[in-house]
Amino acid sequence: MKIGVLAKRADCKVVTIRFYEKKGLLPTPERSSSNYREYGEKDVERLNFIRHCRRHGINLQEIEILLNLLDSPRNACDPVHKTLRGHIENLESQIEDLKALKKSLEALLDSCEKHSPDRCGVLENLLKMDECAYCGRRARADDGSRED
Amino acid sequence: MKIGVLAKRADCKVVTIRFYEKKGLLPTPERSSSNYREYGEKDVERLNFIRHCRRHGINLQEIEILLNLLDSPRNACDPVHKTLRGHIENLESQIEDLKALKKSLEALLDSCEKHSPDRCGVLENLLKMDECAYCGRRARADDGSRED
DNA sequence: TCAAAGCTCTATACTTGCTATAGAGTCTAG
DNA sequence: CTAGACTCTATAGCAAGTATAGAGCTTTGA
Repeated sequence: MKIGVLAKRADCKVVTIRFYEKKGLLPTPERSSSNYREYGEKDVERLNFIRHCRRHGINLQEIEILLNLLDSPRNACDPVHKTLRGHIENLESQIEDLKALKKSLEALLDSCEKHSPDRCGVLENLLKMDECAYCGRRARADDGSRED
Repeated sequence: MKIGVLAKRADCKVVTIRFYEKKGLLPTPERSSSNYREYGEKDVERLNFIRHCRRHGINLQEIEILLNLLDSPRNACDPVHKTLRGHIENLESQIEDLKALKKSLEALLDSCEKHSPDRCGVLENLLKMDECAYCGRRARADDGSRED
């Protein structure tokens, strides 16, 4: 099949396929007499794997590792599970952070309601970083060293 | 003050300051006789504003708009609040999405436990996109048109 | 049969929000 | 006086693609 068909079947853009090829995630395919890329079912599978991983927030570098595991004759569970568990932990902290962020933005909006109507308190408060619980949280989170 | 001092006071890298200047978010500063950038308290405030916004996930384009509002003599609440409310809504859907994603990854891990121990079921399942609730969710979310 | 529309090719540049590097000049402390 | 710290500009790089130009190939309908 040609690249456009593959793209449709894996719900992905044509340029993205070429991009993955250049990155080494997809093998360089056969070419037709007119120099068009020719793909088979294996490619659909592999591309679906990549897209599936991407949708789950796994980055290309890790996908490459997973693909290598997939390619190896006897694929071990351990490294795969470790990767996934790492992602889950990541997600947990991302969720917590977004919740805190949301809270902070809501507080920011609230703070304005208490202000005069024609002078936006939100802007005022955005000038004062030191009073922001969220920024404090972030500062504590990466606790410490700042250099240039 | 020189750029390094400003960087420390706004908890930001020197290169980032120059980057913001080039982007037009910070005014082009005075220069010393040796061509060093010279900053004042106003710049600390402005840079803190930018950093504060960035930490809250507001992008540079929107920060520019907010800065313009801040610069205008009588800053209106409406556009600022609208921007912020938009961000909060965004965050809500991001949080929901991450939660679903987490669930999906956990299910993926679980699915393997039920498999044989030396053949990783996670990889198998990553090949089969069509069975994935999370991918289905995403497909429904952007409901429809796919072109190239 | 032929032309237009649609697909494919390569190569390059752009996106966001920075970060890193090279190679130069300047400033400060011992 | 010199070593180290700071600053300057300009350019290139990161993720993960997206967009564009300009060319060639193929399919479809009149």
